[in-house]
Amino acid sequence: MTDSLFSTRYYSYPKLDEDIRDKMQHLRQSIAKLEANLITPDSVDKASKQTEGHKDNSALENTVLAESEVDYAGELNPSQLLAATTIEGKVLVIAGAGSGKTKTLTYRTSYLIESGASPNSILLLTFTRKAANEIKGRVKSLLAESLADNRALSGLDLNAITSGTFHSFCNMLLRRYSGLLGINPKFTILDTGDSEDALDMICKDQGVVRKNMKQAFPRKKTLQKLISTSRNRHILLRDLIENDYPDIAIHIPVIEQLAMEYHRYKRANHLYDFDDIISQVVYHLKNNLQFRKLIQDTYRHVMVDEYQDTNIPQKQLIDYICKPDNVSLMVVGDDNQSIYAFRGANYENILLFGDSYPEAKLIKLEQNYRSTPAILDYVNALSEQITLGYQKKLYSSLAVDGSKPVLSRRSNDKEEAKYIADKIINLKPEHDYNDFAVLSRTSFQSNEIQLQFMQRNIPFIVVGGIKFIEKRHIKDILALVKILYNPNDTIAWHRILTLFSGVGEVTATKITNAITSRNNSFEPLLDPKLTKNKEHIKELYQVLTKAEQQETVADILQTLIDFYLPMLKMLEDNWRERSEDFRVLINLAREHSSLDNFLENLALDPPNDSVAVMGDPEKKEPDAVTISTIHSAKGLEWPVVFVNSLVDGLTPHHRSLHEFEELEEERKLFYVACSRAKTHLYLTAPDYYSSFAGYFDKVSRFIAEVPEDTVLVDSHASKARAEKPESNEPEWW
DNA sequence: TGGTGAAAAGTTTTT
DNA sequence: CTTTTCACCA
Repeated sequence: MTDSLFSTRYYSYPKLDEDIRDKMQHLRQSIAKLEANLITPDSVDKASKQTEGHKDNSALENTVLAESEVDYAGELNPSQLLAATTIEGKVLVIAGAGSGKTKTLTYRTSYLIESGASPNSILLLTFTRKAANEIKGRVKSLLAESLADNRALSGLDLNAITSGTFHSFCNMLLRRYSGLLGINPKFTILDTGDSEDALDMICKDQGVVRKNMKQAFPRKKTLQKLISTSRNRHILLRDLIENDYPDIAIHIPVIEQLAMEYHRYKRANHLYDFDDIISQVVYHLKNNLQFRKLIQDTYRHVMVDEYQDTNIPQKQLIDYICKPDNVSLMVVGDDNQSIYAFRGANYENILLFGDSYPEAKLIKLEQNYRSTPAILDYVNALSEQITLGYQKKLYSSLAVDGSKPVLSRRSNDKEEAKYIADKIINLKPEHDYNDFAVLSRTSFQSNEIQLQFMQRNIPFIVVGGIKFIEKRHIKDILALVKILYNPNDTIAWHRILTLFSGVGEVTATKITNAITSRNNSFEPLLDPKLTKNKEHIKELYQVLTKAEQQETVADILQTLIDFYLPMLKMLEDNWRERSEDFRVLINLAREHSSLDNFLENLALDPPNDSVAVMGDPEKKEPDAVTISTIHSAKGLEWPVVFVNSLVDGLTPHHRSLHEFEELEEERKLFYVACSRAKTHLYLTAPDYYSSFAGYFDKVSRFIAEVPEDTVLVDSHASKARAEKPESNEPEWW
């Protein structure tokens, strides 16, 4: 039994073909090159003692600014201090899980400013607005005293630091420099769904006829994904399709044509999908010398967070800005935590940093402030199974080892859920509910957990699920707003017009064509020939005209909602429940002064309102167990972490079993999950799991790969099968 | 245009 | 097995 649990001989591993081998070889060389440029607190010390002959203080401590109110050397560990005070050239910082990455970026920003960098020359790029705001906020409070006391610094406006997501930064550039770039600043943003709709429309426009095709033509979702992946990973559509979708290879010319049309369509109508926002800036940086120069002159100190998750256009953006030698660049990331390749992230970026910047330095943050040594041992053991990467080993300065991760096999997913619920109830006396998290490979895997928690009155919040702005009624209202803001937004027009009964694809197209050719006047809505005399469409005209005259964003929204509500009543029987969301929308609108602002923020920083709360709804931050996917847990930590569904086929996911790189990403995903835990880590696996996708009954290979003595196997697990009924209440209650 | 039924697809999702 | 998407027809 134990023998089979910790042996990998029962698993089949994907073969490494020639291409991958070559690629890995190349990556290894690049890694080795940069490893040679590793700088450590010690190496810096020695070097400076030889050349300058400092006496007692370490060289690092001497770099600390004399006048500063901030105690850099006191508050950072030596490696962090080295990273914070290395402000010239190009640097890659490998920041292991829980190594104080955000803190380091904060202190480096502060150090830059105290060293004389102007706030508006600093550019900080992240993937979430939350991270961007946190760093900026922490810099502000860190420098508050210095700003007040130090004459050289007084009067500096720290708000001038550009700190944001890739998308918000590029969006800002496109609007601010629209004149220089020759584009319309009043563009609207297509989210993924909008972009699918656009492609669908273009298919029809182009006369793509799906019937009578020998080989099925890809659906709109697939098309969108193909085009997006092709752009984000810089793989020609042809190659992408031949490799990953060989079945549709005969349609390659048509798909290429569609991609071209889609691009033209967006440019003509001032529409930008998420990929455009970045790629178009890259395009302008490449082709518009004046723009490039301006940007390079503006941003002299660039920092990038989560570099392992950047895609190719994002890398290009960084490279264009940082090309001049006098622009400093620090990218921070952890190659062990690249888990977004499926979204177009290119994990090679971080491994090839030494290739892009041969002079670059490497700094490693390996001291972990999160987990106990016992958990770190496990996490390090997992790390060793990851094939490619920079050498690293996390260590803790904690004296007590703590408890080893516990692995428990239960008969099925329901028993897993019971086990987890039992453990939480047992541990509750020493913990708040906030201290617990349950992480799963897919959101679906938490269903049983939620049921168990409900039965036992364990409060929980679920992270993820349907997003607020993806709900139908919210998208409808936003489409109305988009029409007002950018009447060229044909996608929004279509969405609204086809809501009317009797209006379909054909009529909608006629109307939008008429509107576009009449210079975006709403008049065609009144044309009886086009509208077949539908009263509702006339009302739409009136409501749009009325909304245009409203003063505030909230008033505009209210006008549109009043118009839409009767339609919603016809469309959805839970309209009452749904209309609650409009209050949220109005409240959001109140925080924005203009439509630009409102639409932009909603698209690029969607409210995380998808959270389902169980427990006390009055409290702002309820004390509740977090239930989350592993992906959404990245960057977070909890004292007690449960990871469930650890059978091969679920974790790793069965669809990733056959490709080396995909399996590798799954392995990193498990690494991310386990490295969230501070003091207790519980791993659970069902004896078997079966679904349409197959029958899975082996424990995850990621567990089997690791030395047996790093985990504790909960032995009375499998005996306690689901036999005794826990009460005599009927199950259907 | 909109209803019907057959046929695919079916993870993860910071924007 | 369940949900979404598409083609067909009245």
